[in-house]
Amino acid sequence: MKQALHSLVVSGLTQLRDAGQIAQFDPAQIKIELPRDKSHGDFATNVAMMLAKPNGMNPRALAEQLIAHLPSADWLVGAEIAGPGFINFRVQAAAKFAALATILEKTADYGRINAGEGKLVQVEFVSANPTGPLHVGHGRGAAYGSALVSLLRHAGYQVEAEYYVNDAGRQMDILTVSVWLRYLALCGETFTFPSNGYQGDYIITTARALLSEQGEALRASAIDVFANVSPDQVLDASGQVVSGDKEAHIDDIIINARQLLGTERYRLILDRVLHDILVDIKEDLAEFGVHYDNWFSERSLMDTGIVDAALARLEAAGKLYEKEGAIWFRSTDYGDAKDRVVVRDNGIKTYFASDIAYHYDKLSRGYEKIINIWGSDHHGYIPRVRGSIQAMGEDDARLEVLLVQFAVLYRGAEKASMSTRSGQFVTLRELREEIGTDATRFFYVMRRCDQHMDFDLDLAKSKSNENPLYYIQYAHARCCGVFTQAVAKGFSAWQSELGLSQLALLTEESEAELAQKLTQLPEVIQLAARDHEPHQIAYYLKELATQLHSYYNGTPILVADDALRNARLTLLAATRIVLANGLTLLGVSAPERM
RNA sequence: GCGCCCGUAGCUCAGCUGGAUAGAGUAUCGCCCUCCGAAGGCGAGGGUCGCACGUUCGAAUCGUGUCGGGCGCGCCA
Repeated sequence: MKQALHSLVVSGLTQLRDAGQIAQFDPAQIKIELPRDKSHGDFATNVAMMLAKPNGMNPRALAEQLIAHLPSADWLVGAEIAGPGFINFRVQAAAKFAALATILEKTADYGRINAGEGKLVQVEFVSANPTGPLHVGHGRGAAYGSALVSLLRHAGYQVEAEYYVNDAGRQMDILTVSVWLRYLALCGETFTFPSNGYQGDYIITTARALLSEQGEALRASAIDVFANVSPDQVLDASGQVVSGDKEAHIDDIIINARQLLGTERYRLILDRVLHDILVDIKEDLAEFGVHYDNWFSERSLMDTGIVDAALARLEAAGKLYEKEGAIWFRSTDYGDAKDRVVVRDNGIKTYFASDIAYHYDKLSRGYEKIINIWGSDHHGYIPRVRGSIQAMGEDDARLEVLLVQFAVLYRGAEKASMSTRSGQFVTLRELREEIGTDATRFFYVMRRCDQHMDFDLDLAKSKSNENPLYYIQYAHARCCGVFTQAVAKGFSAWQSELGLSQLALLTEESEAELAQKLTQLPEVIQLAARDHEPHQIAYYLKELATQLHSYYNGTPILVADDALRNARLTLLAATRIVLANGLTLLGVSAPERM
């Protein structure tokens, strides 16, 4: 409908242009919008005001000319000038119901569009370090990322969802040592657990598994483990460091662990804990309705030499140099605040080196666009990554980085801690189990991702009617309920053909509005996909649910008249489809009963 | 100090890339179940869009400054 109007306006303007009344114009700039005020008609455009100035014309006069040259269409009932130069359009009532047949026919596919034209896009999201279970902070990225993936798929893109597994580096060593120390404690060794070790129960679980599988084959004496280890930090009551250094402390333990265990046994522990955590993360995400096409290992980048290849490209471009024993990337050439180390003075490559290689690899895989969804705390990281892409001779416009702001958690009025190290964080699993997957996903995706967000756990947990999700799901359940009610009341089951043939009986204003709202889904999906904003879907569903509830409350559906009853049921059937499609898109269920 | 994000109703948030009288939920206050699900509907009150300039026919939206909040500025990942 909107597109039809758009082409009418374009052809009207084209005539004016050919008659020499106005200059050339860009059809893409012409917008047909929905007036806020119903008295302004069904659609409106502001082209007359847009084009008035460049053509030296009065907006209202231009509008008048345009209306005079508008091709006629049987569904267009009127076009009037209003205000400073808006043109308001009125559309025939029957035209508003035209989409119902399409909706019923396409069902789950209604809303799918081809804006993406099958272009290959990759979305990387969550990618939390495999050092422990996902916490609620990751939940937002997971909900947002997977909603974006399905949104883009509905919009006609071919999308691959990827999780980058940081299974290399010092954190893996700390993880390994943490497990080993717990294992040693289970063997009967006595010592103080390092303050910088991972303290969660999952560490002990893996340690216990190792003990039962390996017996004491991995045992060493605490005296050897802590030999020549620099002292751990000591804190005073206010949390200030009195003495010691927790980083140096654990690094020394790592050195001893490698020596005492040897490469093979050390690797055995590392692989074991990594495996356990990844299994947990995958299961957690799957239960959250989040699915990936690829799990990409950082370690594999090193093993296959991609890191070296990427660094060689930077070297060839003359963007690497040596200073103070380390090798630096000249990222300041690309707007970064300072140059960055890629190889430390101890010869170990930094995380950034892996990441350069990772992006290099992703770009070489042929995606039209790669989208990274990062926590907002990583924003300072963007310039150096873009810089590395440019330095390697690639187009950094192919990379898009979307930042997800943190959700600040509250329990009532109190902030909830999210620290992974403290062992007191709220896990995503805990959140899901308490408030359910549907509510969790909907709450996260309801807000723009670049917006700070307050997540009140108590509120989300309470199954009160304050939860907007229930409002939408209830609308869907209501739509479903009427059909079983119809039969229970002794009416014949819904006949879609009869209903579709009798849509002219739907003369209520709320019926026309509801039908028109249904036709907006494809457009909402297109805009939401273009802007990467799933929350637009949530808002649309909310509005649709409002209209449904209002209609349902004020108009009896199950009337005795077969024709009218079936027409109304047809409208509800279409509404049910649209609600279900929207909810599915967000990863939320559409229950038939609640 | 520098950089990024953000200040819209008591609270939580939208505002379709500059348009008509700034919206929704919640909270508060009135109504509506002999009727298809009241997890619902109808109505009322509530705003100097942080503040100040500027850009133009027109600004919550764009620019500059300023105040306030969040985050980032490692040879960590």
